[in-house]
Amino acid sequence: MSGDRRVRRTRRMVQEALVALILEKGYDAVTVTDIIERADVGRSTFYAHFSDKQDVLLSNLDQLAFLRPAPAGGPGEPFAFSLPMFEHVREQRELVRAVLGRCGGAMMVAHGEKLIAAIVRDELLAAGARASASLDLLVVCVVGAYIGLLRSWLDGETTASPAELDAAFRAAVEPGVRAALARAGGTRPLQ
Amino acid sequence: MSGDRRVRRTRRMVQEALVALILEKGYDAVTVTDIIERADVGRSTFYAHFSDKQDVLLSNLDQLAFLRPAPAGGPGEPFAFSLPMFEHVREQRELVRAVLGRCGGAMMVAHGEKLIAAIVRDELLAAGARASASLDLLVVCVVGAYIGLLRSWLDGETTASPAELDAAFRAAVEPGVRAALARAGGTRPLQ
DNA sequence: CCGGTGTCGAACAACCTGTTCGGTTATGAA
DNA sequence: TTCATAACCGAACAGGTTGTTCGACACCGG
Repeated sequence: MSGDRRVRRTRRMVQEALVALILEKGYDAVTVTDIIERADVGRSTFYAHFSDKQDVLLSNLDQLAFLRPAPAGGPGEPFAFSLPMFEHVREQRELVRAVLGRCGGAMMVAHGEKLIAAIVRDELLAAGARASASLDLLVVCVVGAYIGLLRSWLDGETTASPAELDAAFRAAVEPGVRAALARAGGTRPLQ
Repeated sequence: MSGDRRVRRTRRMVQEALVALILEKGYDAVTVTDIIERADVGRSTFYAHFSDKQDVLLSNLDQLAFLRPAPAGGPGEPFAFSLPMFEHVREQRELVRAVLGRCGGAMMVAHGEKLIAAIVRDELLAAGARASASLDLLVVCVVGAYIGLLRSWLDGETTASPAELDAAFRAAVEPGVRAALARAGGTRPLQ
């Protein structure tokens, strides 16, 4: 394992403390002082490892590697990322909720939106859509629906299973996407 | 006109100052000190009128009455609120952008989401949908798409016109909604 | 004109941030 | 085991923000 044991311990303590505090009070309300008290870490030690609160959250981003570059497999399933992502989120529920939930930082949410938007856009292009302004608007709608579902779930507004969420997402979005592809794409029909 | 002229003046100055500052620096970065300097208002005066930053924004909410209770007119147009709302937003662009844009406060966005969600839900029920968990998920998707479009537009990521945005929204969402209504509602077909 | 009300601005305590620095402790290598 | 080193502690600090108080002053409406 790389590095000093103390370093790993300190970083882990701080990261876990922040996640726990966000879930308790919301991102904005958490102070650095809160974090170092909860993590039982010296003030100077905190700043030796992280530049600020947000940096701690960013350092956790590796574990959020549920953004795997799409399981390939050609243009098979329409929104192949959907179900696996819901399931990964369920596994790391705490962390994701702290980062993407309505109590999380707006910056992190924007980051997540961009990631999902890139995936959706690539999928639509692979499915035969042509790059255009109207495609971008479609992508915004699809991502908005997905993120909305995700946050609603993380915030406990629904108790649906990943499979049900996936189904709701597809039911809401697929018909519109198919129509758009049929209209502009033509060649390669989705699915 | 109700009240002292000084009061109206002070309140207006503060509200305008906050909007301007949010557009410059983003909601989080604006401090009360910033506001009173920009508004040229005494510190104690500020706290005599508002309890804090967020209170100022909430006081502006009246002007955001573009949430008119749907122009009635029976189950005519599917998402009747869409185009008028985009147009109202264009008129009050500055204020709405400060409140709902990605630089605005998360709390305000959540508030706006709830308003739109209520409208969408009522419309779907009026169109014959049955209240259920899956309807709520559909509402979340529709609202997510709409808010996504709205914020993307407010943040200057697209230069589309209200009519184009409305068209994109309908194109993305209507097919899925029609399918859902046909499946569960049955009786009163949309449109 | 005058009483009431709004405003000013300074000062305040309390809190948070990010940095510094000397002393202490644990770690990994020899 | 020994030991140099790297990490940690914690107090203290300057700078900034918040929300409140208070006396002096200015303005408004009757």
